[in-house]
Amino acid sequence: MSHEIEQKALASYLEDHNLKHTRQREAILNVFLSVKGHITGDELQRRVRERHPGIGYTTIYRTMKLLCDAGLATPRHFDDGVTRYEIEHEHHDHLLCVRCGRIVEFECQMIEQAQDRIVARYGFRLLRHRHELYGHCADCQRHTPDASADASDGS
Amino acid sequence: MSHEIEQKALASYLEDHNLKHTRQREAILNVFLSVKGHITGDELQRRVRERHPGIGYTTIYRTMKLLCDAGLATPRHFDDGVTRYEIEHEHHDHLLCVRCGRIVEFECQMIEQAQDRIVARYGFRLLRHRHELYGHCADCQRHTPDASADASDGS
DNA sequence: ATAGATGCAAATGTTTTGCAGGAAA
DNA sequence: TTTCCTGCAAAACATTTGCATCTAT
Repeated sequence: MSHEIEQKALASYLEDHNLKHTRQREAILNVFLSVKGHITGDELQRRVRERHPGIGYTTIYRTMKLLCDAGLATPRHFDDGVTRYEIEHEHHDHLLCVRCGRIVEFECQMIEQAQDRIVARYGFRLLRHRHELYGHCADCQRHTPDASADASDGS
Repeated sequence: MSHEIEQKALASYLEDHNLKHTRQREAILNVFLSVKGHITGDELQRRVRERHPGIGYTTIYRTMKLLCDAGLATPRHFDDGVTRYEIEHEHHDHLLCVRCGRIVEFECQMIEQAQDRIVARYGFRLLRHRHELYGHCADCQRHTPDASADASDGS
């Protein structure tokens, strides 16, 4: 488990910033690290509450902001307007199934290069980008191969 | 002005769907069509009110949904959580300046092809995508070449 | 002891909905 | 005159903030 590394990273971040090590922060970090994919503030608080009732949204959100600042988490904003947090790791983009919610990460050097050319063409300096592909995953195509209308989010 | 075309498209859409042609809808469509780029519901209502006081957010939002359904407008969700509407036209993606808010449209066949390959690799069926590049435009680099920290909130 | 953290309630900002009155067909 | 629209107020949501209280250090 490389979770220990992250635990330590948080500890030193807290120390460096004169922040306190609390029961709540530890609980939230543990749940967050145990999640492999992406998790919303809402679901995070539900899971944290299983073992630590009483921890409210406020603390969840404040702590996640802390983890993001510490470089341990990255916030992601997909098409549904809910912030999801993922463990910070190498740059990548996402492929999302609009039926089951599955999220797959991908990375493509060719696209990155194409982006650089586009940015250069318009004289921009690129800071970040977001690239999301929305569709139906293989499983969902199998289960209901004939899609009628996906209510999710137009376009 | 090809606006006439759009006026007619709306008229026949309304007719086909048993919807009524009202003063408000006309006013909103006119302002919307007069905007070249992307506009938020908020700004749209401010502009509509200049000539038609009394029109509220409710009608703006309801009408924009109508225009989207009619295929005349497309809703866009960028990084700041505010819906922007643009006149529906050929597929394209966006390059956004996080300092001044400028929005440039781009289109890249090579990226589209790369996307298709990625989607195929994971067995997905692609429905739509969003690809946004955030950075500083040439003008903003010139005015304040040394960027310190740009809050993610680039309205 | 004291800076910093917590949790509740209330506020935020954007978009939507319930409802009663108003206008197009 | 019936059906569809409108505007207001209030609700919905996800997230944030004010504030009094509590707790690591």
